[in-house]
Amino acid sequence: MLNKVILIGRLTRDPELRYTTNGIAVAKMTLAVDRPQFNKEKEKEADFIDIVVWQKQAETCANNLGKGRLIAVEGRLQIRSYDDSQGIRRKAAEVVADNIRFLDWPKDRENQGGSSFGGSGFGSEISFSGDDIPF
Amino acid sequence: MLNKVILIGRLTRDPELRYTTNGIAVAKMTLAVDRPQFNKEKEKEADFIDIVVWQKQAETCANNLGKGRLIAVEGRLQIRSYDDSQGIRRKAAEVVADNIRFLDWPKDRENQGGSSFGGSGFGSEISFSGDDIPF
Amino acid sequence: MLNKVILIGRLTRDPELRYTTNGIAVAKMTLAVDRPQFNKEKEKEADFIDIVVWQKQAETCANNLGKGRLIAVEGRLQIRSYDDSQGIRRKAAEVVADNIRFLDWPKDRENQGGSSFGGSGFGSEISFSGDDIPF
Amino acid sequence: MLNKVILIGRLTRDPELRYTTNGIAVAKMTLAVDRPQFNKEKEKEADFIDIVVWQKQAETCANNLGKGRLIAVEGRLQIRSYDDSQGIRRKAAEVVADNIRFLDWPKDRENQGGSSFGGSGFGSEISFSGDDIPF
DNA sequence: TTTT
DNA sequence: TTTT
Repeated sequence: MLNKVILIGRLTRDPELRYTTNGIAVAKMTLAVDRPQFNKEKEKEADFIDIVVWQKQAETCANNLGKGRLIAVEGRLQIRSYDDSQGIRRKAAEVVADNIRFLDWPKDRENQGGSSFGGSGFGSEISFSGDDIPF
Repeated sequence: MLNKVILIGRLTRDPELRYTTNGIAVAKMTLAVDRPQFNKEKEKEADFIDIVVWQKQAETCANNLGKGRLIAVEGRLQIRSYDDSQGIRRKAAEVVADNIRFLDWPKDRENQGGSSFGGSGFGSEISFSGDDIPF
Repeated sequence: MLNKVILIGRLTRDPELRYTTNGIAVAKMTLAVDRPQFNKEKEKEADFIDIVVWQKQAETCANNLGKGRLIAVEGRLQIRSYDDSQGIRRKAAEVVADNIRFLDWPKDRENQGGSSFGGSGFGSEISFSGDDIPF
Repeated sequence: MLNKVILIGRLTRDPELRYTTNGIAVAKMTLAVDRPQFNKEKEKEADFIDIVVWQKQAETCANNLGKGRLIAVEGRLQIRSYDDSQGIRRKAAEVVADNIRFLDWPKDRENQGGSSFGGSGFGSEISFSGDDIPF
């Protein structure tokens, strides 16, 4: 009914791009999201969350993102059941991304004048100008 | 870059449906969202939040919702500036809804077997089956 | 850094209440969240998402919720690794709830005058009156 | 009942710190959140959203943030009515922040090894270790 | 293993 | 101006 996830974190590895048998692009990434820290003595903890992106966004991510990059992800939490290669039944949790925002620059473009962001125009949303609402 | 609003509340009035000069449907509603209450002596407070919905969803809301109905809204916060009829510059804040879920039944269908929800299939999202991810 | 999950769905079973060795209440529930449906021929699908609630909220849920109830959950997605009873390494995904809202009445209180909601005052949030902001 | 806002954007000005008559710190900021752009010819548009932060976070923001900084804000949308200095009734919309994350470095600390983030440990949340859930 |  |  409503299933909304919003994450900000860093990629633990480069995106992995594949294609379905129908030729649809799909990328998988893992995001490290630091947990809020309460006692500073404890070692830093993070949740490592699998992200799945489809179509054009998958290719944009594969082409522009890499390990260590800071991103924001908006999507939905999906739980899948499957049997692994040893025949053991497993559950997989992943966030299927609707929207990804790039929140920093790649390392080698570092000194370009302040941190910034990328990623816009993803998706195929329809929009309306709020300026001529007839009320 | 990211602008996400999620609300659950009750309509303070029936939706108001209009059409732009281009024939696009747009509905306006006001949602009462109770604030968390901390001291019980204080009178109950709420935020009255204007909601704007476009296209097919506007008509679905106008046809199915009324004052007092409980809904969930997902959208983005939009701030507009305009001059009112007296020429005074004003700012309007409204949530432009991407998705609306109906969380209860209309009053006259009340005894139908437990509260439920309505509203599905809104929007024109594209989806993929997570079952054949090629990883 | 940011890890936010918002869900609306129905409980697939009664909440399961336990206590840690330190006497802290913790409840586990499973939420069925219907996926948006695109082709109506396909059988209805849902994600079955494990929810964990702590402390007073755990007891409130155990005392007031049951199988089939409609709730809204706000929390964070947590990924844990553990070895199961056969020594197989597994990952568990669960949403640790900060806030739970009851969106319908229990079945046996059904005809009380319109669907409604419950659940308020959970948590120990601190609030301020926005009415005397000194600007 | 549920009122959740999540924003990522840049400050249009330095935070403005004040104190209530009771000595409670409160900071006001304005966030520019770019709207998704659909036709590239149109000039870039943004929503300028007022943010209110209380207590320790207010001081942390005032001490560490400035115009142009990229932040993530989590909070609730609050609508207030008031009379302005000319006696005109106005409505104000602002996001009351629960949590603020700093997503880039200040300009003068720019070349420190890649964009990063700050802001952690805000608020007075209570947490539990998910590692000894008694299930 | 699953809710309406 | 306001919902339960």
